[in-house]
Amino acid sequence: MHDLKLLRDNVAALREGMRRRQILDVAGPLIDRAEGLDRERRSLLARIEERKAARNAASQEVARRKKAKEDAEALIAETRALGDEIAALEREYDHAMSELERLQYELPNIPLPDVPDGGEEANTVVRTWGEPRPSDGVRPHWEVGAKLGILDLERGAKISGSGFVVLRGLGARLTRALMSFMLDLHTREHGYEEVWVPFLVNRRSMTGTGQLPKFEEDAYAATDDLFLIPTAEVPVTNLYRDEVLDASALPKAMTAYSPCFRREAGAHGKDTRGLIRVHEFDKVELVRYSVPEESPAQLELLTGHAEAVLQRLGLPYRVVLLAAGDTGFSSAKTYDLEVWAPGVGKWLEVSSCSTFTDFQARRANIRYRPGPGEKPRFVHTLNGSGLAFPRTIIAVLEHYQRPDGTVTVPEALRPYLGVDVLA
RNA sequence: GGAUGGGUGGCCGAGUGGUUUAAGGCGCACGCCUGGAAAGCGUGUGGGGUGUAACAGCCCUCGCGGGUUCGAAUCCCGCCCCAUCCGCCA
Repeated sequence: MHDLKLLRDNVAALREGMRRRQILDVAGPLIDRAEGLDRERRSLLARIEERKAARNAASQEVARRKKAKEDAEALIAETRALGDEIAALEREYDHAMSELERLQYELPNIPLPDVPDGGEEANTVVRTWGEPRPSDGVRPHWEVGAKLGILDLERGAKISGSGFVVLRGLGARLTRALMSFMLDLHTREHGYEEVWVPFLVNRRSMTGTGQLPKFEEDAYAATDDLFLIPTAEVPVTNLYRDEVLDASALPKAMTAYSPCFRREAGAHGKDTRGLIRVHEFDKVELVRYSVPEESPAQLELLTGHAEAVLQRLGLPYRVVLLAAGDTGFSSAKTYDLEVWAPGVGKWLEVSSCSTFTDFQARRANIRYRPGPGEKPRFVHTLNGSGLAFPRTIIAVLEHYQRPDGTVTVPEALRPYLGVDVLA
């Protein structure tokens, strides 16, 4: 969500941001409409407030006259008329404001200057780590997983449907190991506070981080107006919603495990095999709050924390800076971490590290006070996976695969898993 | 799920229709005083919007949303949250 003042002070920047996202054809008319509505709204507001001031003065005069036992009937009638006028104007105002708010929630964040122009094809690999293993002779994870008896896709589909998986034996234990390993790394070495949050959240939270209102069809809705979280970003970022933090609390760093539920509406037929794209998966998430001045550096830091997980696991990956047209709705800049999966022969996104500048903070009303006596400002929010489990498991099963179909357990996971080999 | 009691400014707390369109206190900031400090005294001290070159001014804000009224923290309706008790339950 953008500050309405942007419409008055720098609408060109907003327009340019939408052009860079390649949606100016759709967003341009929305911006024009919003500009008009904002003007209309402010002019109505001026008239309303003028009349309210008059009514307040008149009411006081009524009080004075009553106290003095003077006649106030004529004045009361006048004030009543003023009240009717105010009510009529307020109806107009509410009408304009609600449409303006709807438009506000429709417009995505403005990409940072160092985000490349263009669509997906303009995404830029900024660095690569490790040696991608050649695909020759490497079986895809679903074959290895089935053979090892740790992955049961058929029964996942039976009990829940396509896109739901059952892990068993060492596969189930691998999930538990990944959770502990990642949380330990981030809390002990990267300074994050571990939090455990609800996996059902209300509408306000989903709106705060930007999933709603625009992407409601992507979420699983429960009864009582609750939603299954698509990522721990939602509950964790919303932790300090409607609060003002002390400057000394920043930067704030929190990490949480959670399952993630995604309908993947519109993604059917893409990457349907195995663990690549599923409706429910597990993940450890990293969330940071920062002062605006430091958020670019904080994004680099957070991305490094996510990368550290892959490095500890010895999994080759690359860091991709997303182009403006491929950057998510709420994000101003995103690095995708893509792990190499030789079995399926693809780079798979295991983490998406983003800075949202004040876009989410404004929606969720998360502020901080720069100093004593100073006005609160919006924080900048950032987050990234650290990491998503299924694709990490894919990479482990494929990268560490042996000719006989067994899998070497990465050094870092052995203390958590208790075995050296998946066999 | 049922019952009862609550939700007021950073905190405590007064306030059942109009000099309370938020008293008083604490805390905090600044000033006076002091060799320095404490105490004391004085002044100031929420958030949002609109507006301005910047001030000022004005509007909104007493959990949230409606309603009654010339006027609502105060009256009415609905909802949310908290506490306690009962029931149920992992």
